Amino acid sequence: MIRDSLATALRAALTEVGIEPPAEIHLERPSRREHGDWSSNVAMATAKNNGRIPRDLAGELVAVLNASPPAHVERAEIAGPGFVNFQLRETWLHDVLAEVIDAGEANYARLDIGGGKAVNVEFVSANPTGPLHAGGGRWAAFGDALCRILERTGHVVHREYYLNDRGVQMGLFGASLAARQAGTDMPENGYVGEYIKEWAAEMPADADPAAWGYERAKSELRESLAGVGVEFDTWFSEQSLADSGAIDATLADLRAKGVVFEEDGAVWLRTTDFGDDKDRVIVKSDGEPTYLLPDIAYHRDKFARGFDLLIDIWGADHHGYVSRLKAGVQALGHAPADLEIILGQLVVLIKNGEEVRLSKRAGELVLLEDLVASVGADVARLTFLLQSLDTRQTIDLDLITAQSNENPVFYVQYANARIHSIGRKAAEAGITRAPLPEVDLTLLVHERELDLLRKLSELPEVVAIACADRAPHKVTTWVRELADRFHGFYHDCYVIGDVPPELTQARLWLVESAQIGFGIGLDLLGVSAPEAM
RNA sequence: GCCCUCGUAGCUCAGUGGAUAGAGCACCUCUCUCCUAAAGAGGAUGCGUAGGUUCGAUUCCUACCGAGGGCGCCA
Repeated sequence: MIRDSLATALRAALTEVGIEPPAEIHLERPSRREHGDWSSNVAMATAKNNGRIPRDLAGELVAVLNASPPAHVERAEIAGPGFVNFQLRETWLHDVLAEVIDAGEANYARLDIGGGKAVNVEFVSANPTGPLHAGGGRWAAFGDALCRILERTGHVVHREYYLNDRGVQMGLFGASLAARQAGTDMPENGYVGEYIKEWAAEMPADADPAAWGYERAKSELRESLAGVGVEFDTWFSEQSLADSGAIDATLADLRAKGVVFEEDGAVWLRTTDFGDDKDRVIVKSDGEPTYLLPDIAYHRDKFARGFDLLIDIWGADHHGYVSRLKAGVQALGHAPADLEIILGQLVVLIKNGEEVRLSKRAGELVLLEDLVASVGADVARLTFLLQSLDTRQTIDLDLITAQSNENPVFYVQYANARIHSIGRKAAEAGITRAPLPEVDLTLLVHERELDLLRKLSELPEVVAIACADRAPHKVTTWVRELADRFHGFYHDCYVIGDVPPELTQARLWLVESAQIGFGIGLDLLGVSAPEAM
């Protein structure tokens, strides 16, 4: 790869001018073309500690580099306060094209960051007491995209959904169904959503309301998640922890570790030993466990199933819970880094110009399946993946419906459709692609062609960063940029038609490489790549 | 009061410590006898405030201002 060869050349040059090369040679792509194709700040970064002046050092480096330029390098230049900029020949991009084609959709930008590490990703995990509301789509889209990114970067991923199927909420849910069916008074804090009426009407008279409702909710959840293309490997029942004795065993483990004490008739976990700001009750004075104990037992179970890393994706409303769960897991002897909790800001839904409250227990509910029904799975998913999980996402349901044809997903899909259109035209004209080695890629010198290749060359780095930052939206941004480059190319550079046959051949391969790029990018996001629109 | 996230263009948002901060939408112009005009080209405005670290800060740190969320022997 070009980046490695430039770094190697810079190391050698540094050594030659008497400076110990740093462990990391920083190379970046300047935002402005006149600053070269690649740029390094090594001169500025190392000058001070070596008693040199940045610009002078850069000058020395440039002289060394230009004396015997690395592959593809036209020349090195000094710029600004001491950047070393590399102007490359177009051949480096032709190499990128060949690399993309050789690796193909299966292997281009496939990285081995994870080294086969087994990762359990738990997400959504909405209570099985009703359908999934539209805001929950954010966790579904994010979680699944993150899983796809982890898979592409060498992790073995397990998708898991945790069902809180025991305790107060389930009882309340069952009682609400029963009351609605019998026409009696709702329990205090009962579930009053519209779906309760519908489900109560469906429920057989002899059914156990809680048990029936649980199954009903579970299949509802499964269906609406499948509707956005998300499927889980495991639906884990909290009740099963109680049934198997795992909760008691976890308590015994914690006792054995000496991190438990009793006070005021309750059992406490000394989470302050692990960075929490106060200790937490795990068994109430009435003998019932708090929410925390089964949760620790659940994570204990996940570790026991052999995962190297657990990732939980939670809404920011659970922020206060992070330190106590992490403490609980550490109390069992796991390293802090073995449990990663990703917090995301909640989605705000706007309907008729007003914020819709997202509560199953309150009246109005906007369902994920309704959102998907009105805009489609692709628009829904990409919309959720447009921005960082750290920012609050506002979705105006009237706007997203009315303007779904302005959604960026169509911009990207249209580019992909145009690729297929070119393929169809080529087939009609009886043009077939010659084998790559027989094609002269050096004919690709148009700025639009080169821009497209530059963007493609970024994909491996984008995937690596998206993985490291747990940030699928970086892939979204890249795919949109790729679409931008492709539309520009499509507009200015005809593939079929009034162009020399050799150029048609080179461009057909360029188009193929773009298709590989879209294929990878959209697959990572879980968005479909239609052949026609 | 304490903790977390955010504050970038009129709006919605990108922006791995780099050079002149970018997209989309909206607004105004152009461009289809030729691979899909769901496209392309051109046009204005911006890093909440004040300090600090750094050769260099939208990015890191501190304080303040503003928005959202969280601080139970609830789940």
